[in-house]
Amino acid sequence: MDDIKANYEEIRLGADLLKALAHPVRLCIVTGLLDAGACNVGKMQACLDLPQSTVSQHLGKLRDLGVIAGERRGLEVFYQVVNPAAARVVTALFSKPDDH
Amino acid sequence: MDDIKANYEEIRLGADLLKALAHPVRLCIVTGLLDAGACNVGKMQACLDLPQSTVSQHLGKLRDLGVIAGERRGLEVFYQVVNPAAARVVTALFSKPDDH
DNA sequence: GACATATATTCTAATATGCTAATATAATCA
DNA sequence: TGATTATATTAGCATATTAGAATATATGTC
Repeated sequence: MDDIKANYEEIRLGADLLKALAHPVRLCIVTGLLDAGACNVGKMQACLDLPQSTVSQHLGKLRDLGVIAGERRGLEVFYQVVNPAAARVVTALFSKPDDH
Repeated sequence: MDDIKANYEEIRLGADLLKALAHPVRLCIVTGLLDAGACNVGKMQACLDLPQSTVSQHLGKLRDLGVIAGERRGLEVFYQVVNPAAARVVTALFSKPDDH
Protein backbone atom coordinates (compact mmCIF):
# COMPACT_ATOMS: atom_id res chain seq x y z
CA MET A 1 0.00 0.00 0.00
CA ASP A 2 2.97 2.30 0.47
CA ASP A 3 4.24 2.40 -3.08
CA ILE A 4 0.75 2.66 -4.42
CA LYS A 5 1.80 5.27 -6.95
CA ALA A 6 4.98 3.54 -8.09
CA ASN A 7 3.20 1.61 -10.81
CA TYR A 8 0.52 4.16 -11.40
CA GLU A 9 1.02 4.07 -15.12
CA GLU A 10 0.31 0.36 -15.18
CA ILE A 11 -2.79 1.00 -13.09
CA ARG A 12 -3.93 3.69 -15.47
CA LEU A 13 -3.53 1.44 -18.49
CA GLY A 14 -5.29 -1.37 -16.68
CA ALA A 15 -8.20 0.91 -15.85
CA ASP A 16 -8.46 1.94 -19.50
CA LEU A 17 -8.70 -1.67 -20.55
CA LEU A 18 -11.36 -2.39 -17.93
CA LYS A 19 -13.27 0.67 -19.06
CA ALA A 20 -13.32 -0.65 -22.61
CA LEU A 21 -14.86 -3.88 -21.31
CA ALA A 22 -17.16 -2.21 -18.77
CA HIS A 23 -20.20 -1.81 -20.96
CA PRO A 24 -22.84 -4.49 -21.46
CA VAL A 25 -22.75 -4.31 -25.24
CA ARG A 26 -18.97 -4.37 -25.45
CA LEU A 27 -18.66 -7.10 -22.86
CA CYS A 28 -21.23 -9.06 -24.82
CA ILE A 29 -19.24 -8.60 -28.01
CA VAL A 30 -15.97 -9.68 -26.43
CA THR A 31 -17.53 -12.65 -24.65
CA GLY A 32 -19.19 -13.71 -27.88
CA LEU A 33 -15.96 -13.37 -29.84
CA LEU A 34 -14.05 -15.40 -27.28
CA ASP A 35 -16.67 -18.13 -27.60
CA ALA A 36 -16.92 -18.02 -31.36
CA GLY A 37 -13.32 -17.24 -32.24
CA ALA A 38 -14.32 -14.67 -34.82
CA CYS A 39 -17.45 -13.01 -36.19
CA ASN A 40 -18.45 -10.46 -38.77
CA VAL A 41 -20.18 -7.23 -37.87
CA GLY A 42 -23.53 -7.99 -39.45
CA LYS A 43 -24.01 -11.11 -37.42
CA MET A 44 -23.07 -9.37 -34.17
CA GLN A 45 -25.50 -6.62 -35.02
CA ALA A 46 -28.29 -9.13 -35.59
CA CYS A 47 -27.51 -10.93 -32.33
CA LEU A 48 -27.38 -7.72 -30.34
CA ASP A 49 -30.43 -6.25 -32.06
CA LEU A 50 -28.97 -2.75 -32.08
CA PRO A 51 -28.61 -0.07 -34.76
CA GLN A 52 -25.63 -0.53 -37.03
CA SER A 53 -23.91 2.66 -35.95
CA THR A 54 -24.19 1.80 -32.29
CA VAL A 55 -22.50 -1.55 -32.78
CA SER A 56 -19.87 -0.04 -35.01
CA GLN A 57 -19.02 2.59 -32.41
CA HIS A 58 -18.58 -0.01 -29.72
CA LEU A 59 -16.39 -2.05 -32.06
CA GLY A 60 -14.41 1.11 -32.71
CA LYS A 61 -13.69 1.59 -29.03
CA LEU A 62 -12.59 -1.97 -28.59
CA ARG A 63 -10.45 -1.61 -31.71
CA ASP A 64 -8.87 1.65 -30.55
CA LEU A 65 -7.82 0.04 -27.30
CA GLY A 66 -6.36 -2.98 -29.02
CA VAL A 67 -8.88 -5.39 -27.54
CA ILE A 68 -10.07 -6.63 -30.92
CA ALA A 69 -8.81 -6.48 -34.49
CA GLY A 70 -10.73 -6.83 -37.72
CA GLU A 71 -9.86 -8.42 -41.00
CA ARG A 72 -11.78 -7.56 -44.09
CA ARG A 73 -13.00 -10.33 -46.39
CA GLY A 74 -14.87 -8.86 -49.27
CA LEU A 75 -17.66 -6.72 -47.97
CA GLU A 76 -17.47 -8.06 -44.47
CA VAL A 77 -15.08 -7.43 -41.61
CA PHE A 78 -14.35 -10.28 -39.23
CA TYR A 79 -13.29 -9.35 -35.73
CA GLN A 80 -11.48 -11.36 -33.13
CA VAL A 81 -10.03 -10.72 -29.69
CA VAL A 82 -6.32 -10.00 -29.88
CA ASN A 83 -5.56 -8.75 -26.38
CA PRO A 84 -4.53 -11.53 -23.99
CA ALA A 85 -5.13 -9.42 -20.88
CA ALA A 86 -8.68 -8.67 -22.03
CA ALA A 87 -9.29 -12.35 -22.64
CA ARG A 88 -7.91 -13.21 -19.20
CA VAL A 89 -10.09 -10.59 -17.53
CA VAL A 90 -13.31 -11.75 -19.18
CA THR A 91 -12.52 -15.37 -18.46
CA ALA A 92 -11.79 -14.54 -14.83
CA LEU A 93 -14.95 -12.50 -14.54
CA PHE A 94 -17.20 -15.35 -15.60
CA SER A 95 -15.28 -18.34 -14.31
CA LYS A 96 -17.21 -20.12 -11.61
CA PRO A 97 -14.84 -20.82 -8.76
CA ASP A 98 -15.01 -24.44 -7.57
CA ASP A 99 -17.62 -25.00 -4.91
CA HIS A 100 -16.17 -26.68 -1.88
CA MET B 1 -22.67 -15.81 -30.71
CA ASP B 2 -26.24 -16.86 -31.45
CA ASP B 3 -27.61 -16.85 -27.93
CA ILE B 4 -25.77 -13.67 -27.12
CA LYS B 5 -28.77 -12.32 -25.21
CA ALA B 6 -29.60 -15.50 -23.33
CA ASN B 7 -27.34 -14.62 -20.42
CA TYR B 8 -27.66 -10.91 -20.82
CA GLU B 9 -28.38 -10.37 -17.15
CA GLU B 10 -25.09 -12.02 -16.23
CA ILE B 11 -23.35 -9.82 -18.79
CA ARG B 12 -24.97 -6.73 -17.34
CA LEU B 13 -23.88 -7.57 -13.81
CA GLY B 14 -20.38 -8.36 -15.03
CA ALA B 15 -20.20 -5.01 -16.80
CA ASP B 16 -21.28 -3.25 -13.62
CA LEU B 17 -18.49 -4.94 -11.70
CA LEU B 18 -15.94 -4.01 -14.35
CA LYS B 19 -17.22 -0.44 -14.30
CA ALA B 20 -16.59 -0.27 -10.57
CA LEU B 21 -13.00 -1.34 -11.18
CA ALA B 22 -12.51 0.75 -14.31
CA HIS B 23 -11.17 3.89 -12.68
CA PRO B 24 -7.51 4.44 -11.83
CA VAL B 25 -8.19 5.44 -8.24
CA ARG B 26 -10.56 2.57 -7.56
CA LEU B 27 -8.33 0.07 -9.30
CA CYS B 28 -5.45 1.40 -7.23
CA ILE B 29 -7.47 0.95 -4.05
CA VAL B 30 -8.50 -2.60 -4.89
CA THR B 31 -5.02 -3.60 -6.03
CA GLY B 32 -3.56 -2.16 -2.85
CA LEU B 33 -6.11 -3.91 -0.67
CA LEU B 34 -5.43 -7.22 -2.37
CA ASP B 35 -1.74 -6.75 -1.67
CA ALA B 36 -2.14 -5.53 1.87
CA GLY B 37 -5.12 -7.60 2.95
CA ALA B 38 -6.78 -4.64 4.64
CA CYS B 39 -6.24 -0.94 5.14
CA ASN B 40 -7.92 2.00 6.84
CA VAL B 41 -9.18 4.99 4.92
CA GLY B 42 -6.66 7.53 6.22
CA LYS B 43 -3.73 5.53 5.01
CA MET B 44 -5.23 4.99 1.58
CA GLN B 45 -5.94 8.68 1.39
CA ALA B 46 -2.34 9.50 2.22
CA CYS B 47 -1.02 7.00 -0.31
CA LEU B 48 -3.29 8.27 -3.04
CA ASP B 49 -2.72 11.91 -2.15
CA LEU B 50 -6.30 12.86 -2.85
CA PRO B 51 -8.94 14.82 -0.91
CA GLN B 52 -10.79 12.89 1.75
CA SER B 53 -14.18 13.15 0.09
CA THR B 54 -12.86 11.95 -3.24
CA VAL B 55 -11.43 8.81 -1.70
CA SER B 56 -14.54 8.25 0.37
CA GLN B 57 -16.78 8.49 -2.67
CA HIS B 58 -14.71 5.94 -4.55
CA LEU B 59 -14.82 3.65 -1.52
CA GLY B 60 -18.57 4.17 -1.47
CA LYS B 61 -18.93 2.96 -5.03
CA LEU B 62 -16.84 -0.11 -4.39
CA ARG B 63 -18.85 -0.74 -1.24
CA ASP B 64 -22.20 -0.32 -3.00
CA LEU B 65 -21.22 -2.91 -5.56
CA GLY B 66 -20.02 -5.36 -2.97
CA VAL B 67 -16.41 -5.23 -4.07
CA ILE B 68 -15.13 -4.19 -0.65
CA ALA B 69 -16.48 -4.13 2.88
CA GLY B 70 -15.41 -2.02 5.81
CA GLU B 71 -15.16 -2.79 9.49
CA ARG B 72 -14.99 -0.02 12.01
CA ARG B 73 -12.39 -0.13 14.77
CA GLY B 74 -12.75 2.92 16.93
CA LEU B 75 -12.45 5.98 14.79
CA GLU B 76 -11.07 4.14 11.81
CA VAL B 77 -12.69 1.94 9.19
CA PHE B 78 -10.67 -0.90 7.73
CA TYR B 79 -11.61 -2.08 4.28
CA GLN B 80 -10.89 -5.32 2.52
CA VAL B 81 -11.85 -6.93 -0.78
CA VAL B 82 -14.79 -9.30 -0.32
CA ASN B 83 -15.78 -10.04 -3.91
CA PRO B 84 -14.00 -13.07 -5.36
CA ALA B 85 -14.83 -12.18 -8.95
CA ALA B 86 -13.31 -8.72 -8.48
CA ALA B 87 -10.19 -10.27 -7.02
CA ARG B 88 -9.95 -12.72 -9.92
CA VAL B 89 -10.38 -9.92 -12.47
CA VAL B 90 -7.68 -7.71 -10.98
CA THR B 91 -5.32 -10.64 -10.65
CA ALA B 92 -5.96 -11.65 -14.26
CA LEU B 93 -5.50 -8.09 -15.45
CA PHE B 94 -2.02 -7.77 -13.99
CA SER B 95 -0.79 -11.35 -14.23
CA LYS B 96 2.09 -11.65 -16.62
CA PRO B 97 1.44 -14.60 -18.87
CA ASP B 98 4.41 -16.97 -19.11
CA ASP B 99 6.86 -16.06 -21.82
CA HIS B 100 7.51 -18.99 -24.10
C1' DG C 1 -19.65 3.99 -64.27
C1' DA C 2 -24.15 3.17 -61.57
C1' DC C 3 -25.86 0.57 -57.93
C1' DA C 4 -26.21 -2.39 -53.81
C1' DT C 5 -24.27 -4.09 -49.53
C1' DA C 6 -21.35 -3.96 -45.31
C1' DT C 7 -19.07 -1.17 -42.26
C1' DA C 8 -17.22 3.35 -40.40
C1' DT C 9 -17.52 8.15 -39.06
C1' DT C 10 -19.64 12.47 -37.61
C1' DC C 11 -22.89 15.14 -35.11
C1' DT C 12 -26.12 16.05 -31.45
C1' DA C 13 -28.88 15.46 -27.36
C1' DA C 14 -29.40 12.97 -23.15
C1' DT C 15 -27.40 10.89 -19.33
C1' DA C 16 -23.70 9.49 -16.28
C1' DT C 17 -19.44 10.30 -13.90
C1' DG C 18 -15.88 12.65 -11.24
C1' DC C 19 -14.15 16.46 -8.55
C1' DT C 20 -14.42 20.04 -5.08
C1' DA C 21 -16.23 22.33 -1.19
C1' DA C 22 -19.31 22.16 2.45
C1' DT C 23 -21.74 19.71 5.79
C1' DA C 24 -22.96 15.64 8.48
C1' DT C 25 -22.19 11.54 11.29
C1' DA C 26 -19.67 8.50 14.46
C1' DA C 27 -16.45 7.53 18.02
C1' DT C 28 -13.22 9.06 21.48
C1' DC C 29 -11.53 11.83 25.12
C1' DA C 30 -11.15 15.80 28.32
C1' DT D 1 -21.11 18.09 27.35
C1' DG D 2 -17.74 20.14 24.23
C1' DA D 3 -13.80 19.36 21.35
C1' DT D 4 -11.25 16.45 18.23
C1' DT D 5 -10.43 12.96 14.82
C1' DA D 6 -11.89 9.77 11.13
C1' DT D 7 -15.08 8.89 7.74
C1' DA D 8 -19.45 9.64 5.01
C1' DT D 9 -22.81 12.29 2.49
C1' DT D 10 -24.66 16.10 -0.26
C1' DA D 11 -24.82 19.73 -3.78
C1' DG D 12 -23.14 21.93 -7.83
C1' DC D 13 -20.49 22.11 -11.78
C1' DA D 14 -17.47 20.37 -15.54
C1' DT D 15 -16.45 16.68 -18.38
C1' DA D 16 -17.17 12.14 -20.45
C1' DT D 17 -20.11 8.53 -22.37
C1' DT D 18 -23.89 6.83 -24.84
C1' DA D 19 -27.44 6.13 -28.45
C1' DG D 20 -29.33 7.21 -32.75
C1' DA D 21 -29.75 9.63 -37.24
C1' DA D 22 -27.40 11.04 -41.06
C1' DT D 23 -23.63 10.66 -43.91
C1' DA D 24 -19.37 8.69 -45.67
C1' DT D 25 -16.32 5.00 -47.24
C1' DA D 26 -15.07 0.68 -49.03
C1' DT D 27 -16.03 -3.47 -51.94
C1' DG D 28 -18.39 -6.15 -55.19
C1' DT D 29 -21.71 -6.67 -59.20
C1' DC D 30 -24.05 -5.42 -63.32
